[in-house]
Amino acid sequence: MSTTPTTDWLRLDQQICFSLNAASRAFGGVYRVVLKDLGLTYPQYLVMLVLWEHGDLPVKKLGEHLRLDSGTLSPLLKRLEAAGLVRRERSARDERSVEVRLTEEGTAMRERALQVPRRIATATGLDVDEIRALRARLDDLTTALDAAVAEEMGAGR
Amino acid sequence: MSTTPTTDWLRLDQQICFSLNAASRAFGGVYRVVLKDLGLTYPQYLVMLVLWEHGDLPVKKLGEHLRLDSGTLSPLLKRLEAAGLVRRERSARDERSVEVRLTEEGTAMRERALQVPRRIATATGLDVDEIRALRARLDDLTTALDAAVAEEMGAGR
DNA sequence: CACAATTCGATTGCGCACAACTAAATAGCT
DNA sequence: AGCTATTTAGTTGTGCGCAATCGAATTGTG
Repeated sequence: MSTTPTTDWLRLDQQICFSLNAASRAFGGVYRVVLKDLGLTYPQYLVMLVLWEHGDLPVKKLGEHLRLDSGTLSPLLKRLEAAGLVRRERSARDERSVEVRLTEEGTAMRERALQVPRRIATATGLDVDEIRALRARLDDLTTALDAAVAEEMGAGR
Repeated sequence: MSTTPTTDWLRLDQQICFSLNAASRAFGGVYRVVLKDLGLTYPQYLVMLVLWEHGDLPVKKLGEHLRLDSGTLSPLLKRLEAAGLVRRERSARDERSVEVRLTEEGTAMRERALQVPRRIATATGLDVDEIRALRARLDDLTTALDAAVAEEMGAGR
């Protein structure tokens, strides 16, 4: 099927990474439109989802749920605080920790956010089972990629 | 299967977008390790791939291949130029256009880049057919998402 | 108790992505 | 020719993602 294997490899490579990247950015575009009413960006929306589901959390726990570190979360949370959706309070029993708490306004926003998932799901053009299947594949891929990075780190190269 | 449909929707929604986002960032981590030897970031690597495949191109064409605009490409290309991999020259017959040309060094880098795709493919833990299938799903998803954004823009939600 | 190691968050710096705008050149129309 | 609209890069500003570093607090150990 190929007379120039090196070129084929380069092109195949591009297609995997590029497709994923493109899909991710296309999703970003949809969320940008859908979340405009709420005044949230997509990562901010993810933070709100976690808080709505799990209640108040320290920054560390929030980061574990979202796979994000403080370098990303600190400024993001300040913007959410400036928007009046969240308060940040140092924990009393561990002064290193900062508790992120929903304000009344932040809690109230959940009602308005309930319409978001349907609109996103519609935009994907996929049904529930297809979404589930795709999600499973992507999670497996993420696991494999993370493991590969961990190996490279440990084994040098 | 669910007694609280709204909550289920929120969680399903989170899982789709989040899984995609996580996979994209996990890919970034792998590329960061693999491209370290070449001194390229992942988007810079994509630009080099396009140039290796299509030869010299104006910024506009480059952006069409990569779905990126000048706001992203201009500084990126300046960094590639500073690294000596690329030259930017205003077109003689259309002064608005800037041709991006590979330098000898940039052309030579292709040889070293040939090892990258194999290492990435290995990291995914997928075989060629699985990669192809996943790519097709992601491309379909991107198409659907782009169409949805276009509709929202046109129909005003 | 004293000291070292760890944890947690914030900050800084760099690069990407995108929107909005500017400037320059070209194309098209009258 | 003259005027307008379009095309093409570039610039600015905002926000995310990540690495590296710092300071403060806590924990572990002798």
